[in-house]
Amino acid sequence: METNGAEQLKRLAAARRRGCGVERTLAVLDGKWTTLIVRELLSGPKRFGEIRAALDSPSAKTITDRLRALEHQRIITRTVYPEIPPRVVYELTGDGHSLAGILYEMLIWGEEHPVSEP
Amino acid sequence: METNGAEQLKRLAAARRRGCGVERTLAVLDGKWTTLIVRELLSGPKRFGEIRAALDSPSAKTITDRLRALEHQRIITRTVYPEIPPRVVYELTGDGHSLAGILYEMLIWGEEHPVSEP
DNA sequence: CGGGATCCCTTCGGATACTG
DNA sequence: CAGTATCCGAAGGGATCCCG
Repeated sequence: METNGAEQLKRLAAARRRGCGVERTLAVLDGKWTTLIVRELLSGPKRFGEIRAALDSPSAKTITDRLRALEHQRIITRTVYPEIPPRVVYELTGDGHSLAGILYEMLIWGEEHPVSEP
Repeated sequence: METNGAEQLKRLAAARRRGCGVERTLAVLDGKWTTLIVRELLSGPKRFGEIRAALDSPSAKTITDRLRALEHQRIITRTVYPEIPPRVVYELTGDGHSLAGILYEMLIWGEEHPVSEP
């Protein structure tokens, strides 16, 4: 990401308007949990319980809300297997997978910048 | 970002733990306004009023809160010129500028994925 | 097991008024 | 101009109970 920094800045400057690409992405990846759910699913389809366990257990309601929003925006699909006990599997769509670049940049930045709070 | 997608996914999968890089980044870029303020400052130092006007005018309180948080995390610096009327300039630090890669990925993704809500 | 429903507390963010 | 202070409504998110 150091290769063409100037070009990046130029395009970012040109995108400073309402409804730009950055804002649309933020509308999808809104909030901490949403982003972490996507990261979790990047490594493959997951069941509800797996996602919940991986996320330091926020309440079921929070996860459900976020999953529904992602489904609505066609970032993930929800498949119900009518067994007993029931099994529900969430999986990224093509659009969902294409978020990997963003998540990767976030991972790299976070690793290179340890928290610095007095 | 298409060059080494497999490697990205491998590293993202390996980072699925609490306090990973992704979570640290989310702690800095928390919420819509924070990200948009950083985007705004990528094109150069800005005054309080300029930032406010560029952001579709959320309340002064919201902007002030976000600016203080970013300053605390050493993403931006705040310089006060004791003139009359006063002038306060915000500017990205080196750490702040290094967020450009993330913002750029968000811009590209958003441009390629128009909102799709029924 | 994977929710839906409900309750409730906290935080976010907008509006307004005032100050150095 | 760039805040600070205060009030307030909306939304986020946790806890609990129940159901198919």
